[in-house]
Amino acid sequence: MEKFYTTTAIDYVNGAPHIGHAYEKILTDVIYRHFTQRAEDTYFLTGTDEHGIKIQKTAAEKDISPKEFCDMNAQKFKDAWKALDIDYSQFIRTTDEQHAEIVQKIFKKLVEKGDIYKHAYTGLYCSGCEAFLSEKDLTEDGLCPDHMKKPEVVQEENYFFKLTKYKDAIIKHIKTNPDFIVPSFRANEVLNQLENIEDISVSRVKSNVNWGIPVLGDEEQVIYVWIDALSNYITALGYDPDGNSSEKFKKYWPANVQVIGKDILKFHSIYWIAILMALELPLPEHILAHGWITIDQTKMSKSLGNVISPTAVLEAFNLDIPDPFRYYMASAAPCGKDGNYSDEDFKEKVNAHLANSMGNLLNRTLSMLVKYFDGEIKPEFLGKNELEEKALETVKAIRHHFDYFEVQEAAQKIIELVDITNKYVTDNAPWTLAKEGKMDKCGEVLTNVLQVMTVISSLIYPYCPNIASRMAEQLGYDLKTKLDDISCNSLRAGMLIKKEDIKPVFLRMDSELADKKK
RNA sequence: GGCAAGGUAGCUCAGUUGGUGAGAGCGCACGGCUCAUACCCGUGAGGUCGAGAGUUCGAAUCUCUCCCUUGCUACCA
Repeated sequence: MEKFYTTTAIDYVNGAPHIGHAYEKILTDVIYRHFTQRAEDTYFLTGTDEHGIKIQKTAAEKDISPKEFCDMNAQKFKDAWKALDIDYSQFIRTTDEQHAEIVQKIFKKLVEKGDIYKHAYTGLYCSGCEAFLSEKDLTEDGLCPDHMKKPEVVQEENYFFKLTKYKDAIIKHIKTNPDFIVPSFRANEVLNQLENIEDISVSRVKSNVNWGIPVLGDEEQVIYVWIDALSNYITALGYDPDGNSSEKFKKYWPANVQVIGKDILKFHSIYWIAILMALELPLPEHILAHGWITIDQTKMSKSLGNVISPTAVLEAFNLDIPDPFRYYMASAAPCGKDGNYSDEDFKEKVNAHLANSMGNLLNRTLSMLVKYFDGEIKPEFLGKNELEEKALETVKAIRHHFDYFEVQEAAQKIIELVDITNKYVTDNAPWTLAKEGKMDKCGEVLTNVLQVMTVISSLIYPYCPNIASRMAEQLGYDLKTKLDDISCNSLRAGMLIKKEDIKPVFLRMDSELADKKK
């Protein structure tokens, strides 16, 4: 694999980031980091969507400029991703100058091509939705169901994108590429939605919405979210509709996988694809639609007041690294389905997997190496490793899972390997071997385990980069090892570690600590 | 209303095309070990496999009906 390009949805900066935003970024980051172990060149794009009426209004209420408001909130997202060690390559904001320029060019090109046309119509406009509603969308009283207020009758002339022109091509693409939409059961939903599509409005009259990118050559109109936000995936790379795209764009586009929430699948698998077709650009390889994270089995919503900020979890548990939260989030849900967050489950899983099983395994083995051999791996300890087959099998299985973005399933495989290795230690009881004076055998068993620990550190890295790095450090292992080069003989004979350098890679979250948060 | 996915041990879920006594992880209980982060290893719990009926020598796995959950979509109003 030569290159890997992945994107997340860009978040609307009308509010602060919450655990749902975090879930998507973590999921994408885990996928991204896994593929850095496979691809030569990788690129990870995330960012924020900053235009539109809602932001215009909220900023006005706060009596600051929309840009100031966006700057403030975009920073909150950046801070959150930093706290979670989201290793993005670029953070695009739709208010970036370069983005705006390219969006204008894209719009212009589509107008010239005839795929965008001007059309006057009368409709029911809800300012809350920032959209025209059809009568069938309204409640019995003629109100907008989301905002419970009466939409205004508005006559407006807007630009429309010829979505219907690409309908058949999109259907064909989805049908001939069964793994285009992941998980596949969502493809049916999209095909269903495609049956009823109409051309979409891609501009707004400036008098209604002025916080947006102006249409070139038409002072009255501002570009609406579809072209503005969706095209971030290519403007970020330096796409140029006039044919002078950057080297970066040529190298990375099309995306290997675009990660989004299931709520915006329609926009990405229909609108976005149609725009790409109109621009005659190649399509992304996969669209991964993830599910929701519920809180204690309840849908997260502002009105319920159960919105959890991602960093709140780190603070509540007094965590110095985001790894456990990342691990938990990434393994919370099967590919594409909903997952649940609860404090109790979080603590339980993280303690069991990361501390008790994995962390302790490294700790107990290194301790014995020091106790019995002063931390030295002797040449006679190296040889055939009984655990090798299982370890390499696990690497293979994980690679396969990531091919299908089965992040949870891959994590399970790692823990399986950890469990098998723990059992191997118990079965061989190196402490007994030492007492019986079977030192070579004892050293061999410990070395076998440590070799597997290097493999495990590589495998856990996408989920827990900090823990992995602590493991690698104590093992003298190079975490940059590519997946293809992973083996069970990374460790050589010689001094490995001193007693004082053995440290738990992740401390158990005990009950006293959990109580502290109150 | 239509389409789709589900309802399996306390919790989260696996269970290929129907067939040895229904599984895993976590939690729990008991036992073992003592190298380790009070860890790890082993054993166990007896869950009418949503309800009912049917097909079959035999169904969690097929058919029908019903109940409930979730998603997409429509219509009436």
